[in-house]
Amino acid sequence: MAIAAPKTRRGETSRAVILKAALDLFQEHGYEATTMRAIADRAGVSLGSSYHYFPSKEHLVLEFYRHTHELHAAAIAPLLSREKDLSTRLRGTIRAVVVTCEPFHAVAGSIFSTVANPASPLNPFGGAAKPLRDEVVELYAEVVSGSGARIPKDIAEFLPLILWLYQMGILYFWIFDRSPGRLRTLEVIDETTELIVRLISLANLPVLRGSRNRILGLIKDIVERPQG
Amino acid sequence: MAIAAPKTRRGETSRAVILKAALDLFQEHGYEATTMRAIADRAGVSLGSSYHYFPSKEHLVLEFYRHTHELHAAAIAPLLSREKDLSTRLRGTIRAVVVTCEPFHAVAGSIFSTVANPASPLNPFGGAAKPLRDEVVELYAEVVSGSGARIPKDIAEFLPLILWLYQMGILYFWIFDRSPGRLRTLEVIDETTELIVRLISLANLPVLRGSRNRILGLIKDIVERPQG
DNA sequence: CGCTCTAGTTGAACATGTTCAAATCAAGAT
DNA sequence: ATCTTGATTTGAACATGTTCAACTAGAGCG
Repeated sequence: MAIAAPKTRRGETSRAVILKAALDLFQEHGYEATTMRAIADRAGVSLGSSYHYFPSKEHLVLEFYRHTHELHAAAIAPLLSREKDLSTRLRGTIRAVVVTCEPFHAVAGSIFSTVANPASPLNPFGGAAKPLRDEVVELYAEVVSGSGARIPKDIAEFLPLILWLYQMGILYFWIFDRSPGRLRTLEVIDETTELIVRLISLANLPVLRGSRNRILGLIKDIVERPQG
Repeated sequence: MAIAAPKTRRGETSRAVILKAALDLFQEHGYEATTMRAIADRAGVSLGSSYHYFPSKEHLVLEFYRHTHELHAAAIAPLLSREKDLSTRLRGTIRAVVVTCEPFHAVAGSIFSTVANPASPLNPFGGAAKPLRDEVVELYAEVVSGSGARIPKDIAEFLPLILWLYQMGILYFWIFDRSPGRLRTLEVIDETTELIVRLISLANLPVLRGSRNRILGLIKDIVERPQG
């Protein structure tokens, strides 16, 4: 069950070559159309060997995620170090998500369902994918904290998590988007990022204080109690 | 590919007996643990016969949904005809969802992922499941319209769809809920339904007018353009 | 060199969703 | 009664994710 970490030079190359074959094939033919046998073939190893390093096909997707996450993080690094305006940082970050994922658009659909499955190791709410999720949330923490915006402390505490969730929503929309150049998704991103920043500033209004506290209390409760 | 509607008495009973076997087995052992062969066995027909009436295992789940939807609609009928307070109607309706689904809690997890899959016929955003989704949205339209609340027209137009989405969110939370008697979910329902009603009333504030229009415009755009 | 031990490798075997061509059935027409 | 036709039924065959017991490679050691 547990992922077998390679313990020799030979093992390392085997694992690497299997992973590369899988990533290439996922991109070429999509997740479902890529068979474990095809992966093993292209990697030049036997079917059994793939299972020695990756407990399941889903675990290979997990590495796929990590791969795109690293591309994404690298892509927005310049923006994050240069730009101070929260709205611009957020827009640039989310735009970069869909741009980075664009080569995998055809794959994304079949993958999303696996992610949503509570029983899957890919489920971000508490499987093998949790560490990666935490990294992404951390990235959004940086988007917020590196900006000049003064965010109330109670909001700032959960904002990164909410933005991660928001990103998932955008990705789900993007999966369905058939518009040329995926323009609709970009429009929705522009509109929603501005909206989010606006709502954050509105949250300071006295009339909204009550609802704000209730929403934050709810989130706090959901996040901090285990198993739910 | 298309669902073969039975054309004889004999065919009708076959279809019915297959469906009943499937529903029972899903409930007893969950979705994944139930094999098509087991369904055919219990129904007393051959494997091929099941595929004559249901193009895939997923299509059997679709019927499962319809089944619970009908239970749910029946369960809340008295409430909807008696109660006029929107908050109470909404709370009762959503509570009834999780109560109705409670016997299937163990199954629900494995099913949810299928629903989220854009390629699945179960995907409510435009597969075979769309008609059923429309029925559920219609039910929420009744929850709103039958209440004494005066909802602005622009909000009322999309509120049922939003409430359907909200119900999906609650169900996803419920799937993870391991608390005794699923009490946490009920708490979250009480809190969120009140919050929703409160936010609707707040939407009339002049300061929120701009954001309200933008949000509604966004929803309108997303809903009304095809493919996305 | 030969032994041992662990990591790595293999491919046959299994389970299960799905397909399909052939067989069977039932009812109406002749 | 026999034939025809379309619906229904069947089970073998296929594809593919996964498991596992046997086998190989190679390093460390005497």
